[in-house]
Amino acid sequence: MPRASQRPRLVDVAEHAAVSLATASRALAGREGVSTEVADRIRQVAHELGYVANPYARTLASGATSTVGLIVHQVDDPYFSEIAAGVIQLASEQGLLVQICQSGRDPDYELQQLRHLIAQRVGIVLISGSGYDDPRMESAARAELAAFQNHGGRAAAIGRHALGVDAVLPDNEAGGHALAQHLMDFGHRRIAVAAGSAGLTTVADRLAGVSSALRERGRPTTDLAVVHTDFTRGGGRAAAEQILNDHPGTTAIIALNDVMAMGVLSTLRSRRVPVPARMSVVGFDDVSVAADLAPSLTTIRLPMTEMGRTALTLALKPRTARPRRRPTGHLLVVRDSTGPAPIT
Amino acid sequence: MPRASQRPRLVDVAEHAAVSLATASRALAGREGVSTEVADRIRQVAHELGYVANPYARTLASGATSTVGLIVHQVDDPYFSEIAAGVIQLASEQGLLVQICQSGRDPDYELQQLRHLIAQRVGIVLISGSGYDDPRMESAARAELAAFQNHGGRAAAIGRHALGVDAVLPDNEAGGHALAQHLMDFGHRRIAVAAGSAGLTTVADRLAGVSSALRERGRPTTDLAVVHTDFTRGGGRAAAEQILNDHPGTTAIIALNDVMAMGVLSTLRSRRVPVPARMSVVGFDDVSVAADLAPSLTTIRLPMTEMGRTALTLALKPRTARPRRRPTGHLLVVRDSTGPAPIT
DNA sequence: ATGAAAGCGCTAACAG
DNA sequence: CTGTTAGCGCTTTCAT
Repeated sequence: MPRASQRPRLVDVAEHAAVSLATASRALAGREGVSTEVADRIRQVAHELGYVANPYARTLASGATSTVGLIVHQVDDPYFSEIAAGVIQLASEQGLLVQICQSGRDPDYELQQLRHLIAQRVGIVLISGSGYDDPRMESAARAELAAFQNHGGRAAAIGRHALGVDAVLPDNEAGGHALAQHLMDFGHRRIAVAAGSAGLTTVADRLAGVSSALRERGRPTTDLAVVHTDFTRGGGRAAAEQILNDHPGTTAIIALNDVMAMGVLSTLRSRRVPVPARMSVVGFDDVSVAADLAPSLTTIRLPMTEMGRTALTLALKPRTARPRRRPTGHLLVVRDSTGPAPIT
Repeated sequence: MPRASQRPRLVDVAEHAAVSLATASRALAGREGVSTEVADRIRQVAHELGYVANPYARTLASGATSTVGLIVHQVDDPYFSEIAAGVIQLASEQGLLVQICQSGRDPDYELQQLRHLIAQRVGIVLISGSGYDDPRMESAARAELAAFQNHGGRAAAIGRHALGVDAVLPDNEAGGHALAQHLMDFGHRRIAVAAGSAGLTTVADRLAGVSSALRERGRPTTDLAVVHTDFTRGGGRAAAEQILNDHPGTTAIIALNDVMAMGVLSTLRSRRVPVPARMSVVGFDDVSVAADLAPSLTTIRLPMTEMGRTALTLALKPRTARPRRRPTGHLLVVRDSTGPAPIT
């Protein structure tokens, strides 16, 4: 096999500049202890030679990595692809490389990916996507991350609070609350929730917001039908079927994310239930296609791309005694999928 | 600073197994020259110790990398996120890590990303997204990739044929042809094309297919209005505006990708042009939301996820004398956005 | 079949 | 301010 690289090495730069390895290294790293003239000359030579440091050698020698590992559930889910876009943008601005992994929404596999990333000696780990109610599911990841950070690594989470690392936290509860209020303002009384898998913290939090809004207005819990299915388009379809069959009085469906809302709309369309005339529908996240669905989707906007950037920003800062938390804020975006409750 | 890793090293495994470094290395790499018993014992010990090789040391010593660099235009464009999903899936199955970069549809920046990736010593480079008509834009990338491969790297492209590397090639021309035929079968005569930036090979190829279909049926080129805007949703919106204003007789719009089609539908909706009663619309790619738009979109299905897998598969095989080409095939998916031409 | 030893290219003490 | 040198952890001849 041919040598993987015939590229100039630091020695080459040093020789051409007639200095030692150490000096060359210092100059290029921008560390002090080199006279400005010499440093400039070295940089000049390096540039002429097209020298780029070998990151493997550098990492091996210094122990410091410049790559960030990102774990998402599915890159082709728009929620995650927008987050990833933000992470990659900022990473690129900082000269960092991003290694991306998919957990496929499987906590065990996610743990495996996390271990793999750490074993690969990434310097930063970013983990996104809902956490799990069951503390056992999280504790292994938590331990892994703690050990990682104790060895000098940095980590941040997006959308999960139980990992013991810095976190960007979407306004799940407040968003759920706002959605329920919006629907009640339109006079809806029989509201159903197309919820993702029970056991996901994101689902629990958003649902809690919905419930509290109902409670505030003195609505009986029986007004709220909650159907748990997958946190995906298919799950949305299934939930809608079940709602139409089991809760025929329903006039509004809250899907706990936009992807589920797309499934809900799909079912309603094939069942010829007019939206919003006969049934209002809301989603959560405001993925970019939400505005292009028909009817366009009323939803809670989360700044996904920015969330990705924020997470990396947190991880780039030194660790603090107790993990930082950055709430995202949220915005109710009213579009065409919601309207007054039909008169019965 | 604490040592970046307190992880077991190969020496530790070797000591515990009472063998030399060399033997341990061979056994774990599955190379021959180690008796089965000894090899098994070593693997056993490694497992117990939770040993994972340090990829930096490994790469430095061997020159062979196990990471693949992937360049996409935008991860949050569904076309690319589906491709990325395929690449990441297969990479993960193969124990490879994926470093992902966004070029932002800028050829210069793309070149820069490519160089960065190569400088980072990735073993494989995958580059996706349309190429450029202007051969000067491509030649630099082409040279870079050639040098990379001559030094033992491997590369593959998705959707571009002029890079001198193995390529997965979508059926752009045939797809364009099929779309035009489909519309003509519905009796449409005045067809407009919402095309992406002139200068993109993907645009040129798809357009060529459309034109050839018209020519085959003896239609004058004047029946075809081509509007070049960005290859994005916004571009689709703009193109639709322009078509409605400048070519009022149009009864069908061919958007050269689904994202543009979404923009077109959006404009038609706000202009209250009924689809397909007054205007038929088709897209290209069949991104997963295409079926959820309203009306659901008639389009050409491309197997994006599989294309990602195929590209990596090609790159994992040894290089051949002349670059391989893998056409993708295509499928016309007829949905609700197309119908008979309105009677005038 | 196994071991000893020489690097891979770079950083980081330690000297001067 | 600059140079020398000892590794980082692994692979890979070359011996045995």
